[in-house]
Amino acid sequence: MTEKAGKVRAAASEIGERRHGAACLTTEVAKQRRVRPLQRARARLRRERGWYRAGCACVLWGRGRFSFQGAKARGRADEMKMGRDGMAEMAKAYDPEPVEARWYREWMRRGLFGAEPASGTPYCITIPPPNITGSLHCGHALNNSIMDCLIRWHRMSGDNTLCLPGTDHAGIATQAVVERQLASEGLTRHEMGRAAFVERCWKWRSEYGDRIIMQLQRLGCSYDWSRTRFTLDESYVDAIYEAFLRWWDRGLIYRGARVVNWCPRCASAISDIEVSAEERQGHLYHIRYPLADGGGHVVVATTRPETMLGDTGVAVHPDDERYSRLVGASVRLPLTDRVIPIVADEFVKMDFGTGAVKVTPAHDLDDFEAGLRNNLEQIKVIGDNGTMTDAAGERYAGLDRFACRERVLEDLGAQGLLVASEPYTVKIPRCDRCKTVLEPLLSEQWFVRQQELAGPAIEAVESGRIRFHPERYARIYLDWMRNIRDWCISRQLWWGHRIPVWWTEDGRYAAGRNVEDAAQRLGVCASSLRQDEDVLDTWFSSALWPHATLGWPRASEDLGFWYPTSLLSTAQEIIYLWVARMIMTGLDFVGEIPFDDVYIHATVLDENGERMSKSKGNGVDPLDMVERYGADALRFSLLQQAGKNQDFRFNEERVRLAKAFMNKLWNASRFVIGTLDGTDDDERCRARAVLAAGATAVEGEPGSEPRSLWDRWILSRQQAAIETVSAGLASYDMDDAARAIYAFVWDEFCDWYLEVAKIQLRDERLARGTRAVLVHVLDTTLRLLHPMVPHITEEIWAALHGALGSEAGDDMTLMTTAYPTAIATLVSAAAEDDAGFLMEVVRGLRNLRAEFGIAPGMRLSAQAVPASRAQGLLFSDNAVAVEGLARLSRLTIAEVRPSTGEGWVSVSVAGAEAALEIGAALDLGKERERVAKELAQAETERERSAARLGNPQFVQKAPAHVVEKDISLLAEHEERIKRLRSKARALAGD
RNA sequence: GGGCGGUUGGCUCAGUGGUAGAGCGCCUCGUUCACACCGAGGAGGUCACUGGUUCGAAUCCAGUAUCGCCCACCA
Repeated sequence: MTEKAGKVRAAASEIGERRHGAACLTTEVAKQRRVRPLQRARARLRRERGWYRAGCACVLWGRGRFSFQGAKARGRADEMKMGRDGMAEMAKAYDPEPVEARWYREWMRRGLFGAEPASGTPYCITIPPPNITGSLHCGHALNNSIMDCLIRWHRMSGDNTLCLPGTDHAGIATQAVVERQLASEGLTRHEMGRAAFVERCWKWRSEYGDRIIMQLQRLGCSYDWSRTRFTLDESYVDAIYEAFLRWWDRGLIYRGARVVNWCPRCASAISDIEVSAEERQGHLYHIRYPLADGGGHVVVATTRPETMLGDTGVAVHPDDERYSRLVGASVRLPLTDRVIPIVADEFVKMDFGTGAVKVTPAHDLDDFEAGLRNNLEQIKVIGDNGTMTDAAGERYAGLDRFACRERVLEDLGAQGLLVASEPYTVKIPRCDRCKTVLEPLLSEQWFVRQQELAGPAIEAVESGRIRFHPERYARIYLDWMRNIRDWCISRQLWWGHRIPVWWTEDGRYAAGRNVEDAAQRLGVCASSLRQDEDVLDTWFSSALWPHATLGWPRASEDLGFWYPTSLLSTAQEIIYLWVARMIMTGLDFVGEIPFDDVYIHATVLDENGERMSKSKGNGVDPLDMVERYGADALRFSLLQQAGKNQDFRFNEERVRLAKAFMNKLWNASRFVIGTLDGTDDDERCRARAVLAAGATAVEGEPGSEPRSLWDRWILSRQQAAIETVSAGLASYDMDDAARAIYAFVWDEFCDWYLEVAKIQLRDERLARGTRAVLVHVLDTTLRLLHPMVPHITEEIWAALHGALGSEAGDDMTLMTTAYPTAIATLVSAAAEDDAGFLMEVVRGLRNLRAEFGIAPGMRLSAQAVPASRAQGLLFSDNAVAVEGLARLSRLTIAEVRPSTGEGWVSVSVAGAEAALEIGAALDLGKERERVAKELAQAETERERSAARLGNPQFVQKAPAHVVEKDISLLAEHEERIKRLRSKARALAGD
């Protein structure tokens, strides 16, 4: 026995129901043995203990024995087999694993993901390239479900569709993981040297770089893998150097000494937007700086006392009268031997702290700028590795910055210069990548001027050429763009694109395509040049993604055909880092926007509404979900939640439900396909013709069969579903689309039409027509669903073709057929109205049955509907009507006959009444109660309508249809109340 | 400090002016050939709060509370 089976047994034992199985027992037996409580207990355990989370299908069988069915074993046993006659033999329960693997291989084998830039309407997505360090996380799973859904939808809709995938070298991230790997071997990159380290990174890439690609394939993504790009590919590097040189030649790239965000662990500058601030409880220290002339002191406030060692001035506001006489004077900087000036500068806030600020130009951006304005010295007291430099003084040099803080506080305290320390909330900037506390640090970096590039990028969004979805993100983008600051593009890393600038020995430099080019520009010999040590920010390469992957700077056919691309779908956290920059580079280099639409998808949170992160360990591995529930179920559950929302909680339950939906679809299809068994060649041939012609075929079907009300109803409802789904996909409301198709399949097709079909199939006159409708509706449903859940739909579609003996089936795939469009002639308000009425009748009867506990064998007469509606609407004759009503309401009904009025148990339905003659079986007390309740409700509703209609304002101002509705409601209520009152009287008389 | 999003039945979420919805969970019932990963029925909500606009507000406006996200150089 496996460990899991043991768990099942142990848990079942705990709930005291060891002896009983559930699934194989009849309800009666189950009741006797109290199995229902077991089922509930099992469900509870499943929730509480997370059995299914462990990948365990927990099935308890009867006969006093337990057996465990692992997903794999079940899959093998149930895999679909094709019978000799080509009829599909579909397993009772859908098992995604073999199906998904088989179809993905098949699509690949047939080369269906590729595209050629030839003719047609172009549709293109270049996917956000995942990091080569990565493995699929929930954000990827969501985004790629969305993109693949849209890609497949456009492909089926006839667009010339390309989805171009790729991966990102991810400078800092990859370097960090490789360094970690080295550390575990007791090595550092410095010991290895640059060349060997880069070699090692390439090795990492070849081992792990494509892992995420395989994971995307597991998800079912239909991307053109033959065009897969990597940001360090040779041709991609060409694009990067081309971009760099063009900007260089226009003077947009410059070198400068600035205070930048420095990550001591990465030993590199990082850009402002790669900083994440974290609030912490800290202190605000008040420190006394004695005046140099000995006549008093100034008190400054700071949260970072260790930086005082690098102070080169104290600033006060020019209007601050408290200090005006001190401006121009000097203070003696404690713990050092320096005398520094007091200056006036408007950046000081008079009402904060003491109104006097210590100025540390080398370690604070504000202070840096204030320092420039006031000619203050820049003294770097914290080094690149986060320890104090020699400039900090002998007593502090070499100390870690945090240790130094403690020592400075001690020393100040000892000298009586620490005036106060109050609790204070401080913002601690951390490195997005490694979470190390950042150090603002003066250093020489390369920058790109942004002002000039931002203008057109702002215009493109303002003018609506690029549209954000949801729209609110356009403003966020614009606000940032309008206040854009120069972009620090250099990183002190080894893994990445080395900056194409070469230096002479005497400190001159120039950019070039290569060293010779640079040498020529500098007019020196190439051998004397040294290339800049820094690499480019990873986002520099990503910024070129849409056009560079399509072949830029070459004027490639791909670029000509698919650029501008159609859509960028990404996470909101990289609007600035990536989206904004792609827009700038696209406009600047290609002269055209990079994409028409930007869709910002929701952030996936954990079950408690918190962000998923590795450090918190609350991440959900999408591949686990794929293994347990299938890729289709995962995709569908994510799409159900992919609308215009900012975030949503990941809920495994929803994946399970999506899997149940897959199973429902599977079994409904199994039924439909089963009905084709025994049909003649002529009928199959016609059904095949319908499928081959696609969605438009039904109406033109030659010599079409008689259509029942229900046939017309389901066809009409399907058109509505098609409309909603298409509209949802078109407006990036995937949630609406998913909901609509879910409701159509489950609530309408399965719950009603299939049940009706069972009856119609027994009527010779309706059987053929019913089968045609079943096949058509199923086929259309599969097409409609395919973009969301490609594998299962493809599998069922193949089975459908197999059942129809389609010879063409071998070469055809669902993914290459046409997407359904709504057919106006199939829409029938009358059918929807009539069917809606009958559904209400049936629901009423079911309700009676449940309320009164009518036993299945009890013979009843039903007088259901007005003759006008019953005849030819419900079913073609009385015998079928009896069966239909009986079956749909799950009652044994002997006959259906016209109403005679009194003495019946009634179901009130809008505009009519259905009734059951139950006679002695009826508990009159219960019925009295029920009628009274219904009467009370009807009266309340009547009052509500009456009150509205009694209000002249309402009648005058509300739209006509609203008033009319109330008028007809009122009449209905009156009628109903009359009936109920007479019934109540009759019951009271008994 | 600024901006944005959320707050709807026990849970997860739909619902942008006309009598509150779904799924799960809960309660009752169900052995027939699509499906127990199922079917039928039921209970359960004064839509965070306050005010306003309107004949009518979950929905629009203003404010409050609360949770979350993004941005920001108050040491």
